[in-house]
Amino acid sequence: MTTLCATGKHDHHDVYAAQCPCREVLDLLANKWAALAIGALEDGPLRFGELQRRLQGISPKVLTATLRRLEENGFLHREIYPAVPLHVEYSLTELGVSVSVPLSGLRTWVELNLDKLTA
Amino acid sequence: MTTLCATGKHDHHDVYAAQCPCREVLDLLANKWAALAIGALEDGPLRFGELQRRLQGISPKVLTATLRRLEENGFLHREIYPAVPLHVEYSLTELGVSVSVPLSGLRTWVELNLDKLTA
DNA sequence: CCGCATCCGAAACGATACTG
DNA sequence: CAGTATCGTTTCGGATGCGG
Repeated sequence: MTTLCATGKHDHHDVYAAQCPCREVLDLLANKWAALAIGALEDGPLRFGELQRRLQGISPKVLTATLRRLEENGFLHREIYPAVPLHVEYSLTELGVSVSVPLSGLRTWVELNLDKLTA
Repeated sequence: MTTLCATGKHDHHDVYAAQCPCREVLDLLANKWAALAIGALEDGPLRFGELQRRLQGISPKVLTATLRRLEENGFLHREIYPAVPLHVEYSLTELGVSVSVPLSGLRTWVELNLDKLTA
């Protein structure tokens, strides 16, 4: 098994390899707030405040950090409209739309199977 | 929209509701180590040490905590064989097999799309 | 060989108040 | 409106040592 993909020389990546960049990406996406944020943007662009209302319980600080990391990794786009009052819109990139599929699968699994859990 | 499912009176759950038990479950599953552990058990039961070798970089403490939470929530089963030396096997429950599907989707997405990431 | 206990530092989280 | 700054709390994670 060629699981060494740290140098980027292999085109076969492995999330189980500690040095693989996959890990960072998995860590970014396999995260409560990231999964919810991407899902919230599936139906179209949203503003900061709208996102905060949908992701009930998130603080502005954590929401900012979540959105920044997703933007830095190319999953969403941040568009600023310099009007008064200020207007900022977040939307999924092509990559974000792509990853929203498996994330949506996880979210819906939870909603559909919650009743089967004992705890 | 009836998003109040804290009392368990509704059969329609919503991961976006802060008070919904969904949140805890999503938090448990949308997690790097949980996703990797469940994936590692897809092909059959594994012992603690085998899991630790596959989930490269995980410490025994964190692995123990991960496995325990997954067990408490009914995603995997812990079988103890009181032999010498001690033998403990972890395996997916029916629920674990069920959730391994969307989790597998996320893992493979990362491996297949890593090359498209800028950072 | 399995896995729990403890300690400790680092990071994440959450609430609140405040600025461009 | 869209964040940032600050602070206190909580959790995460690695290292180590012990017990079954």
